[in-house]
Amino acid sequence: MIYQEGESSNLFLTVLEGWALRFAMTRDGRRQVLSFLLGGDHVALDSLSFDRMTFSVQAITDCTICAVDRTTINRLVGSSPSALERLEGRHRFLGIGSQQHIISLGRRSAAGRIAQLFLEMKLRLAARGFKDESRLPFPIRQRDIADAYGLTPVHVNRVLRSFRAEGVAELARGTLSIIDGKRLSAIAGLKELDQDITRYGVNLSRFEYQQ
Amino acid sequence: MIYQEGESSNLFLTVLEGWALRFAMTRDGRRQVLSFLLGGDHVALDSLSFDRMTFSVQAITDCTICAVDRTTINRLVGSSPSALERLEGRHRFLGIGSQQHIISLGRRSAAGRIAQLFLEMKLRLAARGFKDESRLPFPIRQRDIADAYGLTPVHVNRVLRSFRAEGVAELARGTLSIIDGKRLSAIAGLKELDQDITRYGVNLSRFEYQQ
DNA sequence: CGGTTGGTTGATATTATTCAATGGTCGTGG
DNA sequence: CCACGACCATTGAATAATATCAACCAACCG
Repeated sequence: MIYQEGESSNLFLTVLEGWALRFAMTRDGRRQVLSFLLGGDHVALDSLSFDRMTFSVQAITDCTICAVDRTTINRLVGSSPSALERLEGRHRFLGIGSQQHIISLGRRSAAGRIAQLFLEMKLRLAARGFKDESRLPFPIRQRDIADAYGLTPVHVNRVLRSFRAEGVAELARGTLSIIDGKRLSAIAGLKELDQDITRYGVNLSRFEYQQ
Repeated sequence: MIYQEGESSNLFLTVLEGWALRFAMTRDGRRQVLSFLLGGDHVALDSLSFDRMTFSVQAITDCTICAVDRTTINRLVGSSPSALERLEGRHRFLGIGSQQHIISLGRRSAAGRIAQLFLEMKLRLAARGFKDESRLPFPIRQRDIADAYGLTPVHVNRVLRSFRAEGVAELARGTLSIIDGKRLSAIAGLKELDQDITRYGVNLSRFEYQQ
């Protein structure tokens, strides 16, 4: 557990290596995964101005986390207009991510949501150097996918089985193979524009990571 | 139609009066409502740094909109640290709004989603001076609710009918009556913390509006 | 080994959708 | 003033999507 909802902290966190997820709990104890975090992703921009978040963060695999005091970052942002510009860009990127998540939850079928997740991850992983679509690292459990997309682990399993049976994609023992990207894209029902924007956001993220 | 997805614009828009909604279209022509906008709400912070948004904005009732050139706002933010602070606060507020929306879509039943919408609107309207819970202005159509919460207009209608039959809330001819707020809250299944945060965000919004 | 965690499967129940039709309200033009 | 069309809201019956419950399996780890 990297951060607990409501906990006070002055640290600005960034995942350097490994996989993590951001989530919230409902009163009745169910979990809603808000986003998945990969190497280079900031845990939360909120922490630049606030010391308590409204969500928790948990590691999926072993992680190395970079923690910087938030005043240090704020000094940088306050003094450099280009840093402010980049910060705004980052906010926008996160906003687009939530927007895609809302569209998935609101208007896509279970299969469409999982297809969209695979395609998003393909892009994010490609930006991190994993180009081979038939062997992508994917340590996210079926339970996590279910909690991210408002489904049951059982139903996620059935969709994955159907992907396997139809020769669309295969997820097993922590590695994802995208077999028929075109079909996957059709199942997700993405507009071209969305694809571009996602890629743009990913590249932006990568850019800041390298600095 | 106030703004169309992809359109180029240098204006920073704020709703002064009336109701509007932010939405995206899927490739197959369905609509996902991303949020509802009331008087005092900014249409998008994105427009401070980018001239093309990834969503459209449409009026629900007649609206009066405040449009400011974005360079004007940016000069203000760049020159005043407190303005930057407020901008961050606003970003956070929007983020919490999306987060609640994701939780609704992912983990609440149809009745829970609509109950949550009613409670959220109760707070936002109270911050704007509408204190009488039995007579809240509510021009949002059943179709809009359906598109916001991933439901069918038909199903929204059935949930509303059940609310009416159970004496929980009544929505008719553009006015909402909250009859049993406690029951409504139980149906929504809100954590106390979430209530506080929503209220905080609303007050923040109101604060900036008055300036 | 044995325990734990995550994945798989089948039968059944619930929730929400789809399709199709009816009714109500409001503005508008004849 | 009436008739018409447009746009919502409402309702019923049939169907599809997803959840629930209850097992069982397989891999991994100490």
